[in-house]
Amino acid sequence: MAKKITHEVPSLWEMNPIWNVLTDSEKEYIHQHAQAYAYRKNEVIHSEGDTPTHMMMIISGTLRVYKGGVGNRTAIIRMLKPHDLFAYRAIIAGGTYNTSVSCCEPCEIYFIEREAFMYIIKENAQFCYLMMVEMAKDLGGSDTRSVNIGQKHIRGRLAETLLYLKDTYGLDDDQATISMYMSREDLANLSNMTTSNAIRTLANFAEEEVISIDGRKIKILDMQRLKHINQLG
Amino acid sequence: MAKKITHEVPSLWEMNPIWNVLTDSEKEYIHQHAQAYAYRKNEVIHSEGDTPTHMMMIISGTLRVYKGGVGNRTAIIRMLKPHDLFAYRAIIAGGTYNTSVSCCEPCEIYFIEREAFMYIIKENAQFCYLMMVEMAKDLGGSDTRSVNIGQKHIRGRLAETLLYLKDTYGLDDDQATISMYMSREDLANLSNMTTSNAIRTLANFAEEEVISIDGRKIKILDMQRLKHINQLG
DNA sequence: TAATAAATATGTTTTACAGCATATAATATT
DNA sequence: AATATTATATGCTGTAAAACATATTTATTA
Repeated sequence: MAKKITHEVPSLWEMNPIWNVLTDSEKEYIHQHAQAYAYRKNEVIHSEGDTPTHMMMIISGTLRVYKGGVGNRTAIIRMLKPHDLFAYRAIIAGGTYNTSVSCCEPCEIYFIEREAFMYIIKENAQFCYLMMVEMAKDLGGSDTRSVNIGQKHIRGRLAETLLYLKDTYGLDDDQATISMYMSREDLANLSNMTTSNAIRTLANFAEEEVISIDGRKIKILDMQRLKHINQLG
Repeated sequence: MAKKITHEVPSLWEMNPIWNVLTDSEKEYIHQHAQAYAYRKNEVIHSEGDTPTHMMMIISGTLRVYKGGVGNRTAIIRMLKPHDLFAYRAIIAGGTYNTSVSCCEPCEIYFIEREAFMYIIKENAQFCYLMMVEMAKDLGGSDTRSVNIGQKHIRGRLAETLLYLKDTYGLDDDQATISMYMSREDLANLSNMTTSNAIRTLANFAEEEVISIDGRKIKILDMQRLKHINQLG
């Protein structure tokens, strides 16, 4: 299981500016009700159906937000990166989580107690507003995603995933390699296809010199064409 | 184009309780910056890419929220019913609408000026919170939807649409007929399939006596089995 | 009420992709 | 280092669903 982190960790507001709209006493209050935990690779932070007890912020590491689908399939809904907030939607909407979250690599996570979070939301209008903006952006992304998944063909879906990863995690120093090295299985689950087809299609892209592959490192060679494939297969 | 409604219309707070958290002077303020319009069947209220100038509330009628997809396809994201709020996500998130909205039937719509809405959001923490709850619910639904669209087969997707329509619009007095009579094309666009397949699959359901069909009226005969199809095809 | 258009219905063909099998390469474990 | 395990790669087969074609019925409009 996750281990409490006892050593010093950066404060919430040093990592994500959203906390800066809190007053000093609110900051102190949140700090009193927050605790950092360390997770190992592939550990599950929370599962679909769990009752939310904390909202969370990533100190370090990358996470997948996913849903178990039909049969043994897993659909990755979105990916998270350091300093992202998560696990708050279910708290706001009421009810249980309808997604699961697990670690792609060793992660450190801040747990903020549900009640403390709710107290601040209701107390600080500016914070409430900023959280709403977060959610509005997520909602826009989710709507777009459902259309893409339903209508695009395999090549378009995979191209979109690569562009999404580039936008989310950025590029390495070479300005071409996507700064996120995922397994083919994760790429498949993020693109709504089988692992075989993710491997095959990735190989095709490499053959066409749209990308080049070095193990899990994917370098974008022809951004123009990748965007074209994203839009028209 | 839409016509201004000059006759008396129910006030916002008579139609949706969310407005009741406003103070009297806030209510007065919103009222001063709201105007009702009448739309004809199939008229478009706003399109993908438009800059939002108003948030809106439905006085009467039903609407489809959709996105133009690949080729000539249209994906209906969700359906709206009287007293629903819409067109606020893009205002909150910033940027343009990423969905379009059109009328399934003649509709009356309240337009609330963008700036007035933003003023109230920032002024009234309780209202801000309730709007956030709305969005949190939408987001949960959208995430679930994208998984279903990607993984369920045709029968499961259509069954889900029928259950969604039942939950959204309720049943007629017979406690069986879905109180929303949509075209096969709309049903198809809501279920991510071609019109032909919506017609065919609907006919299959009727043959299996899960539903019965009378033109656009769909009566649920075997709820148990419909839910079963929804989950396992 | 006829003429036209749109919606519904159903059959046939084609194809994208899942499902499965098997091979090889890369990691992890003993 | 040897073995087991997991990830990657690629070929083959079957099938769900799109694409297309063409009736037929129901709405619209003249």
